[in-house]
Amino acid sequence: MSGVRLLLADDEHLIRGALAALLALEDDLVVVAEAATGPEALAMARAHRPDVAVLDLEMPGADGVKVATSLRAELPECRVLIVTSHGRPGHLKRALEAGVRGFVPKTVSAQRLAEIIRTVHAGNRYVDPELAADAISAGDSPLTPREAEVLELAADGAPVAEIAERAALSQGTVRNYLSSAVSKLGAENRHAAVRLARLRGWV
Amino acid sequence: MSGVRLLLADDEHLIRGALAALLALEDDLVVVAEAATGPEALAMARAHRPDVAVLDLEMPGADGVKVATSLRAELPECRVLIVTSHGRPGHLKRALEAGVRGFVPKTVSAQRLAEIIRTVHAGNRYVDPELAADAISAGDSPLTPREAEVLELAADGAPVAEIAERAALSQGTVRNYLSSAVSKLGAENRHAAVRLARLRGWV
DNA sequence: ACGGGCGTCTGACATTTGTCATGTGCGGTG
DNA sequence: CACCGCACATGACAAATGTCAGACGCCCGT
Repeated sequence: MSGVRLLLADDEHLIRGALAALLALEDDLVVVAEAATGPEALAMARAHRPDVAVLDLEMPGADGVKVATSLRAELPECRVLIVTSHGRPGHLKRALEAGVRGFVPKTVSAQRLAEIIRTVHAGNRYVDPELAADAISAGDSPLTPREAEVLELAADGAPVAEIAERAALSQGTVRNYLSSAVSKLGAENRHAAVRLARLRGWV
Repeated sequence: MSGVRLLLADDEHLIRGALAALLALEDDLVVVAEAATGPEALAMARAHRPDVAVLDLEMPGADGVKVATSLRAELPECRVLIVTSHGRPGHLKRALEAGVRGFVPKTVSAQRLAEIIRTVHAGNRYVDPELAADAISAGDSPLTPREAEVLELAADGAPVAEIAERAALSQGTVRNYLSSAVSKLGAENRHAAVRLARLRGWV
């Protein structure tokens, strides 16, 4: 056999290149494509049909989870492994729901990553234990869909009037959602709530 | 001669390791130390006295610029090169003020980085042209020291009362600074102002 | 040395937000 | 069917925030 065929997607050349070089050292792994953005990753995957896609979570265009979702639909054979710098609990959950087979922080070593790639390729799942623990202890988002939506619109500091308009809701309703989101998150005000929700990957 | 002695500091094992491997391929470069945090980088530098320190801008403990400042004082011989994912204009300015000799985004290739390391080692400076252009077009911060200070305290969504206490100012004064910062930045409110200032590296 | 500009600071007032009580309708579950 | 939780909405009051006019001191240039 000719080895596991890999797609590497990360917006940072330096890292992608370095990673490609390191993984190429393992003689059962071969990098067949690289991409710097979400859409590019998708295009590359279609063109090269890799066995495993190693995706950065934060990329311009479409984040790793979105790419994974599309990939799941188009190339069900292709296993997806997500690599990330900032391990937000909510992201892990979303990723698993999108059919991602592996989720690891960038703090692992290259050897370890190679092993994990093999694990994932063999059809098993791998989730970093620490991230998993965080995700479990953080639990699910307590926010209702609407609360999350409104909170997201509030993320850039927009006034209530604007949020109301963009969400097609009355201002009173917006304040209500904001208020309940704030109390559910135990925040001081909506801006702190946005920060918290971001931190936990709930928005 | 035995090559340029390097210190590599980045909190992401994967990247640091990969980078070390790639740079080691260049036969005039040798990685003599690695670190995952700011303080660790400092300790490593003291112990190994590298010729060039390649520092990630965002690290736990102390950021690249702080480390560079300390390094400047303790090991003036050691050139500092900063590598970053998110190129905020203000950071570049702060870095140069701290005596940093090079500033590049992680989007460069490893070959390019190796060249830049040589450039810096030879005593020259190197700043990524795009980041430099951004920095120039963004210009200096229009904020007075107090405005910046107060804005920073407002960053996590704290109420005015708390900011006032932490800054030892009256609430009215705090509102004033916030207000003038907001208008200088052309923002809708202080939270949007915080976002903008962050974006431009002014806080 | 003097006046102007700027950074600093304050309290009062207008506006925006947050909170609360309350009500309607809808959809799923026991 | 009855119930419960959620989405959606209103109005009123309390609290936080934004805005304004003004005061003081410092430094810089004339």
